[in-house]
This record gives sequence, structure tokens and C-alpha cells, in this order.
Amino acid sequence: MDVLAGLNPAQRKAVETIEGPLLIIAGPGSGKTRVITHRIAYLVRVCGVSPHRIMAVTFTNKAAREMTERLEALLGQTVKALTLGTFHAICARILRQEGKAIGLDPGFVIYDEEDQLGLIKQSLNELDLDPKQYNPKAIQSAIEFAKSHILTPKAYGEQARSYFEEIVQRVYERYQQLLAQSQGVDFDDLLMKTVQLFQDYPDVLVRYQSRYLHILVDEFQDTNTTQYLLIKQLAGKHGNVCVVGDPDQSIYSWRFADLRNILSFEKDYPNAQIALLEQNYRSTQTILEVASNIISANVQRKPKRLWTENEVGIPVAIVETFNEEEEARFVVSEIEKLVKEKLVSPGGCAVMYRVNAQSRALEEAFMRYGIRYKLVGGTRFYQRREVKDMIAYLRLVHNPGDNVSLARVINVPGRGIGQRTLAELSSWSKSHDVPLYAALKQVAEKKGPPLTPRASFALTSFLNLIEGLSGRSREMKLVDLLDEVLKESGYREYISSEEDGEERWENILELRAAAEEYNELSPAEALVNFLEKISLVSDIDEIDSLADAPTLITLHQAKGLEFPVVFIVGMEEGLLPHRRSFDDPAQMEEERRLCYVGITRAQKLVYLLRAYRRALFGSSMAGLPSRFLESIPPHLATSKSKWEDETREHEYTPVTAILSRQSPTPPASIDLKAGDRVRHTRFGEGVVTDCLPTRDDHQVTVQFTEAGIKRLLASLAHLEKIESASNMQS
DNA sequence: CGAAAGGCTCTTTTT
DNA sequence: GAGCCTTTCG
Repeated sequence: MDVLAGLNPAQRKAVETIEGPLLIIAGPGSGKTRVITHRIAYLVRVCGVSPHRIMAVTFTNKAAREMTERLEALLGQTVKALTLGTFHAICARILRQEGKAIGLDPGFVIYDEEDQLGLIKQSLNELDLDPKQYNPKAIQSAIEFAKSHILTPKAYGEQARSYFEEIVQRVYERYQQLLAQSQGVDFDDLLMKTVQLFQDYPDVLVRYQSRYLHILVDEFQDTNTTQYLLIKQLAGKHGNVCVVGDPDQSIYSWRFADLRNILSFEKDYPNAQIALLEQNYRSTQTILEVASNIISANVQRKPKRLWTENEVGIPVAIVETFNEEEEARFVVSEIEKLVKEKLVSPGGCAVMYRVNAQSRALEEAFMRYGIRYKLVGGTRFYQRREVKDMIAYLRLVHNPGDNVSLARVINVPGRGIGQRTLAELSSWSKSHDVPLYAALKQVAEKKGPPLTPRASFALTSFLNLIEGLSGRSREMKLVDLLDEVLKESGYREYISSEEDGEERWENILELRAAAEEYNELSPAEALVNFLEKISLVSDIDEIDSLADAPTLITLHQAKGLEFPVVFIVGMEEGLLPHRRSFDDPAQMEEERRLCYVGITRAQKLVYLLRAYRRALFGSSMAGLPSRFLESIPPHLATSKSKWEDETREHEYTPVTAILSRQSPTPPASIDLKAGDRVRHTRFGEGVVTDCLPTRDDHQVTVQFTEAGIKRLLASLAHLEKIESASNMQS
């Protein structure tokens, strides 16, 4: 097997350069995943590197899974020895192994953002701070900022510049104490604590440094400072670090991803080599040109020239509707039309938007037309209340010290344990410096806080419930334990009495099915592995990703995907770009990148829609067209207003008509015809074989001496006529 | 203790 | 328009 076969020169360089630091700048659709997998295969197959000594970091579990599959297909063997996963999963593994050194219990729980917010509110409460004055979400974000920069509460306090930041420091401090009490960590802790571990224990670091001969990081433009330092630590010995990314697709600065990581990689690694992947295999020339025009307006950017050998394609459609309902109707009926004409399958269409709230109008329209659709995102599976409740029970059984889970389910289903009782219990446990669970035990022995007999009884029966489950958990299959929890806690009856009980019950069954995969492991192992998996996975793997239906997705989530046809809705000032970015040029550039990411997902067709009025957050408001639309050269687009003036509809040529048009509108004159000799900056010299007028341009077919036959758009290709056909004849 | 009612906020969300 | 929180009342 030749792992270099079929790669273009730039890709080849990216695969073959294995010594020292390498920066791969990979434009959209440039075969990035292919390069990464081939590179690993090259290391293993050609260079004889043991998979055990390679680390590959991805940002999502999905990406990790896909990479594993492609790699196994390429190598024809499993790659278990390879360290391949997300930053968080890799760090969690290291910390379970080595965390004892920094006082971390190997059985630590990983709390998600909701748990995190709960702990922040609790901290505020304990510090007598008003959550109305100090928004818990803002504090959550500030703590995330701190942890993304390896700032401990103390260090954060030292750099605090405002009163709010001082408040944050106090909350952060308390919050960490609460986490420690429950032997819990949050997502950011996984990264920060690993870096700290390596900082404080050089011998541990050396072990890992020595092991990893080669390190690969995907989506490098979205790494934060902590992740950057982690990679720097790990690569500290061998220095073979390969990072892959595209600054133009950096859209997570609000999670403190730092574009400087990729922009200044060469500074930090002076001997770094660079591979530029600029050939696009995904989109038409027109789409690529539109995208390039949009992104070029950014100032904070290294210029990059994307090109493609794909066909010229069709102008993007800019459509204006009266409101979001009409916008949605247009999308749905257009999809229906395209599908009917067999131009695309339903699953080849995607509708993208800035905020999740926009999906509602679309969903309604799809439903009204009776067309199935796939909604990506929304409330994720493991975030659902009932699923989290069940997980909390399991966590509690596994680790009774888990105060967060205990607080979550102590009165779910209702057992008459109200706020009053809980406050009593928690203040008692705080003053005696023991976990809530220990306080419960004291209550049962009548040594706890003074409570009414009623409350006392309720607490004791909850304790007995958990004790009983814990006792039996050691010899039960995970699924049986789950069933036991459902039965003994009364959750089953509770759920069926709920509003949408049926749906919630089905989610529980789904969780149960996920638990069944752990049947072969010992009860203890099964529980631990199950809990680990679900805390690091955001969703059950796209359940009906196989269904042939259009996808509804946010622009953020669309990164890394591709579709033949892409609709971007809500191209309005305030939405895309989002109003929150108005006063910050850096954020405005990120909005632009977001738009760029959306457009570059498309292979064949792009529709950009905007509504004159839009109902969002209750009220309906008129909005101006997005400034990003102004970056699109008019000759690359067709526009249509569906409402302002019905006569204007005639200006718009439906895509279907363009696709099937035989005799086009009379084009503007052009100075090229068949037989002309021309020169192109990239392809060199050639002869025009055909010149076909399009809507307001010309598609020129050229037989190049070196590069073969290419179809080019006259306005873009900058063809220089070097010899006229008539001259040759005369 | 818990249900009902009114007030406030509101982006994106790989882990 | 919905979800979350606080307040109020039975």
C-alpha cells in the first residue's frame, strides 16, 4: 500500500515532513482529514513508528471516531495503541492515572456546565452575594477564562482589574472548594490540572514527553492558552509537533480559543515548516470566490489564495423575504423543487443559522410541508433532565461524596424534602465539614441537625434507598442497577405523571440501551466506564444521521461538514453579524469567519436569505441586510425580493432555470473567442476552445498546454489574451 | 412543602 | 416566546 498515492504536492509535503514542528494551514475542503490520517499511516507504515508513541488530538469525539475509522481502513488493522482523542478525554485519562500526585481522587467526577452553574450559584449564596447583581453565567465565563489561561483563584485575583473581577476571584475560590469536596472537576479543570501536574512534577512530564515521539493537533485555531501549553509541554522533548488548522475558520474565541496560537506558531517554534493546503476539492469556483470575497474584508488575517479545478458553477442566490415565516417557506419549497428536479437528494441540503432560536420557524415550515428534517443540536441527549437525574443517581451510588448529584436527586421524585430541610442539612454539613451524605447518616442516627420528625424520616428513607442500591451495585449488571434505581426511587411512576412523560421515558430507555453495552464488564468497571463516557460525550451518536432528510444546524456546528446545497438564513445586521459583536472589531471579524465557514460548506449551491422583519425574542423588528452581503461581487449572485414589489420577482432567475437553461440571456460583449491563445497566472498558456455566456459573465473553456482542459469564469480567471484567433487565420 | 403566578434575561456551545 | 428564578398563597 502506498500511503502517498493520490496526494497533491502540498498534501504530500504535509504527510512526509515528520521531523520537527510542522504547521499545516488547511483551507476549507482541502483534504485535511485525509492528510492527517495519511500522515499517521505514513509514520506507522513507512517510518516504522510504534502507534504507542503517537498522540493525535481532535476537538470532538465525532472527529476522533471518524479518524479512527479512516485510519483503520487505511492501515487494515486496529489502532488501539494510538493515543487518539479529544483534549479532554486524553487529559482525563492522564489524571486518572497520575492525579494522586496533585491530590486528585482517581474516581473523580466530571461536572458539566449545568452542574458548574449550580455550584457557582451555591458559592454566591454562601458568600451572601446577590445573583442578580453578579450574573452567574458571567462568573462562569470568567472562571472559564481563568482556567483557559491557567490562572488559579489566587493568580486570577492578582490580575483582577475591576470590582467584578474581585468578586469573581472570591466565587472562584469557593467554587473550587465545593468541587474538591465532591471530588469533582469541571471540563476546564481536566486541561488545567494536567498542565499543573506536568509543571509541578517534572518526572511525570518526562515520562509522557519521552513516550510521545509524534504529536498531532487538529483544529489548532481553536485551542486556548492552556491547551497550547499542554502541547508545548508534551512536545518538549522530541519536538515533533504537527498542528493543523485554518485561522479563517476560528469561531470559538468566545470560549477563549486564541487565534494567536496558530498565527504565532512559527515564532514559538522557529524551525517550524509550513504546508499550505490551498486547493479546494469541495466547492464550485463561484462559491469559493464568494467566500474569498467575504473573508478578505478581515484585517487580522494572513492572505490566502484558495483555488479549485472544479466547475464554475452557479451564482449564489440572495433572497429577501418579508419575514422569517416566508423565509422558511421559501427554503422548504426550494428544497422540494430541487429534489423534484433530481438536482439534489433531501439529505444533501442543509439550512444554517446563527442562533438556535431560528430553527423554530424552519421546523414549522418543514412540518407544514410534511417534509422530514434532521435537527442538529437543541437539547442534547445527556443534558436532558431525566437523563441527568438517572446519571446523578448512578454517580451517587458510585461516589456518595458527590454533593452535586445528591442535591440534584434528593427530592426527585418529590419525597417531601424541601428547601428548608435542605438548607438545614447543608449548613450542618458545612459547619461540621463533612459531605452532605455524611450529614444524612448523622440524621439517621439522630445526631444530625434538629429537624422535624417528618423531614428526618424523609431524609432517612432517601439514605436507605442509596445505601441499598450501593450495596447491591457491586454484583449487579449496570442495566439491572439502572432498573433498580428506576423502581426503588419511584422515578418510573414520577416520569409517567409528567407533562411529556412518554418522551422522557423513551429517553431513559435510550440511556438504558447505552448501558447495555457495558454488560460484559464487571459491575464496578462498567459503572466507572459508563460514567466516564457519558461525561465526555455530548450526544448519542447522531441517531438518524442516515435518514435522507435536510439538516437544520447552527453555523458553529456546521464546521467540518459539507453539503451539495446550503441555505444560510437570517443574513441580517444584528443576527449575522450578531449585535453583540457590533462594538468589537475582533468579534466582528469572527462573525465574518462564521459566515465564511457556512458558505464554504457548500459544494454546488448557496442561498443566502434575509427577512425584512423578524420575530425573535418575542417582538418583531425590521432589520437591515447583513453587511456581509455587500462583500459579494454582484456578478456572482442573483437577487430576488419576494415581497417588496412583485414585479422584481422577474429579475430573479430561479436556480432550476439556470441549471436547465439552453439559450441564455444576451451576454455583455467579451473579447475572447474559440481559437484565442491566452495566458493564466497559474495554468500557464493555452487555447480557448469554447466561450459560453452565463448570466452576466462568460464561462471560458481553455485547453492549456500543461494543465489540461479547464473551465473558467472570465471575470475571475484574469485571462490575458496573447494571440487572437483571427490573427492566426490571416 | 409545593403549586401557581409574575418578572427577568436572552449568542454561538467541539468538551 | 421560553426557561429560570423569586415570591406568594393554600
